[in-house]
Amino acid sequence: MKLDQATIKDLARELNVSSSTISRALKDYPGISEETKRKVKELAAKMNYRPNALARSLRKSQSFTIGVIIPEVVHFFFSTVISGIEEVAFARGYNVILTQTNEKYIREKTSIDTMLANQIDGLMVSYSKETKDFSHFSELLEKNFPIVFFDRVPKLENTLNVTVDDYSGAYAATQHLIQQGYRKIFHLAGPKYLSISQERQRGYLSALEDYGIQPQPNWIIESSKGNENEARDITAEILKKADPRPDAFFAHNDMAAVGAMMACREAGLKVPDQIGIVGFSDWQFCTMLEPSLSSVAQPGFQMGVRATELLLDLIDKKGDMDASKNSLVLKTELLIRKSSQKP
Amino acid sequence: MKLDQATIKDLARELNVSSSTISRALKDYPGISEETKRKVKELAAKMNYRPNALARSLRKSQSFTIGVIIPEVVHFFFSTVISGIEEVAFARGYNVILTQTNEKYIREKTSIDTMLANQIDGLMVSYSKETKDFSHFSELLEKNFPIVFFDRVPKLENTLNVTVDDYSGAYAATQHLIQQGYRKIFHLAGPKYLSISQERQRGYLSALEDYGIQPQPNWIIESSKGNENEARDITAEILKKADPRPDAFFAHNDMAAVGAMMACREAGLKVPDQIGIVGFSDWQFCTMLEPSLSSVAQPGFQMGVRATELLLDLIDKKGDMDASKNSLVLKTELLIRKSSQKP
DNA sequence: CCTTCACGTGCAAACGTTTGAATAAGGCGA
DNA sequence: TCGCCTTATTCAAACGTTTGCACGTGAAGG
Repeated sequence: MKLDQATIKDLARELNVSSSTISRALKDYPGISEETKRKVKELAAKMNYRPNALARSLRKSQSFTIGVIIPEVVHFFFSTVISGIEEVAFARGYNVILTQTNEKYIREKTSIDTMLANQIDGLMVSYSKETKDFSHFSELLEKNFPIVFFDRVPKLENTLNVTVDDYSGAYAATQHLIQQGYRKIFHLAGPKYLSISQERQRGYLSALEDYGIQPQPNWIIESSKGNENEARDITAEILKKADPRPDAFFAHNDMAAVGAMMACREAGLKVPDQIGIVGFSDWQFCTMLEPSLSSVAQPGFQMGVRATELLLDLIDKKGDMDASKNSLVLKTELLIRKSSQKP
Repeated sequence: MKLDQATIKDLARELNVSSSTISRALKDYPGISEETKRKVKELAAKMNYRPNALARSLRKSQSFTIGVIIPEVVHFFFSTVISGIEEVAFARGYNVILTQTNEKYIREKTSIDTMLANQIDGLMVSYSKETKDFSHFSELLEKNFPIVFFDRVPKLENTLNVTVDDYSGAYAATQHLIQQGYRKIFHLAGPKYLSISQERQRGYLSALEDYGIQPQPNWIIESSKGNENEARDITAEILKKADPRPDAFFAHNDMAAVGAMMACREAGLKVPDQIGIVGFSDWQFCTMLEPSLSSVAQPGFQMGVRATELLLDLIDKKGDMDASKNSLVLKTELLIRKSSQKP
């Protein structure tokens, strides 16, 4: 099972030169004759030489590896972000080591530890729902360790963040519902302590306010798991009890929107005629539903790309970057489909 | 940005002992006094010592890292598999380095190269649609390098594979359609050269044959991209031209099934009354559709788990395992929903 | 003929661990 | 008192690179 890879020493022995010469020849250092370079490269190819990245990293104390910490992989948005990360990392010669926290704080901490032990050059994080204490990040930040946060960003000073304009997206969604003539617009909110949930809720409230609609306290219900079953139950409950009844739902994510849609259908309510629904994230299935689901698209791939570019730049510069200047807020886009358009 | 981690040498200097003592004390080697061990561990904790995994790997020529090569991350099934992989790897102290090939052969090759350069201990692969030549794998296999293939497995001798029983799943799906009274069952097939596509098609044909149904050549149409738009176009075409007209579709994946469903709806055909549809993979959205989509569930998470267990066992044993004995075929399960049940 | 310089290469240390073998210090029996 | 065993520790090499510096050679310049 050992691969018995040829090493620089093997090449050196074969050609009767020193390891340094081999090393330099392979890297096209000046001061090595063309002749030697040619011979070395030929032999390297012939022996299928593959540099030992570990040794190189150890020597250079740079591993060309970045760590990515994500709540869960099986999630349309996050997997899209990963895809973007992977693209840029690959293109720039970096490896990606990935762990998912499954929304567990403890796992987030230990993952970071093993990643650091593996000498990652930088870290990209979207933290877990459980995480309330950010000291494991701030300790690193203090030492100027390169970290870029994406999507879910902590309330810490001077961090590099890549987020999506949740506020505007939510505002646009709510505004659209209002313009369609819906008035009693309920909000299926995300976990309170996540900044994204707060922003979405804020956008929702602003839109209502701007249009002179006074939301009742019971219009906002937390659907923290964000899956369709939870939302379905919650919605069913609302439809039974709430007075006045909602005539629209703005959900903090698409799964919740689908749950609401199901509950409405089961309650015999027509979407969009009697109830309007808008989700958030634009998961693949939005266009597959009947009626198709209006949703706020988040540029996940872009987020991965930009966040990685930011991180790699930060690593390359080996210096600080002005967080306030370099943090990014990506645009969201409301995609209006059938579920929110009154006939 | 350098983290300036304390090293064994730092601890040694501090305590006025040698590096070896520190190393052994930390690892609870016999032959180190309890007193010393205590002191070392205390200091290590105090100085926030974190062993340099790179150095360790270099020395031990084992990196506790495995490589995972996957066609694409943004894919329900594959992301589920990754999740399973990640769980097991994490639990057993292995890192996962991940790359997606985007179905490109060239990228598959270069990814393997950089992973090998990074001294991965083993490899898990689901190869790309483009890959026709498997020599990059067979070369490694010859040297007894640990590889486990999952889902898409190559036609090579003596490889460790974890697959899903595509044949039986397809058979069950087709049989179910027949039993529901559908007769002219078309098959939206996957890329010809993928073993999974072949198996699914084989199961489809077997079922037809067992029930004495003679498929016409035009009943099988390749929908190789496997996305809903392609399938929708293909299906629309079929509905217009095929004679006799299909009364059911068995699609090689759920996206294609959705495409078919859309095309049927647009052609004014009622599902399941006039047309039955069954997909494959049981993506999340199956239950969200109206009518809900019958599908063959594949245990993706299980696949990730079992494949990783197999690989890590193989690595630990540092020896061969009997591929024929250890390869796994996981059970599929037909989930019957509305799209295929005649009223 | 001696210095100077450029060129091509080699030496050796370093990165942070691990580990077989050597060493030192006690303790104990004869 | 000597030898021997045990116990705790150190030495030094190794893993495969990279890299500052030194070295040797031959040619050009004075």
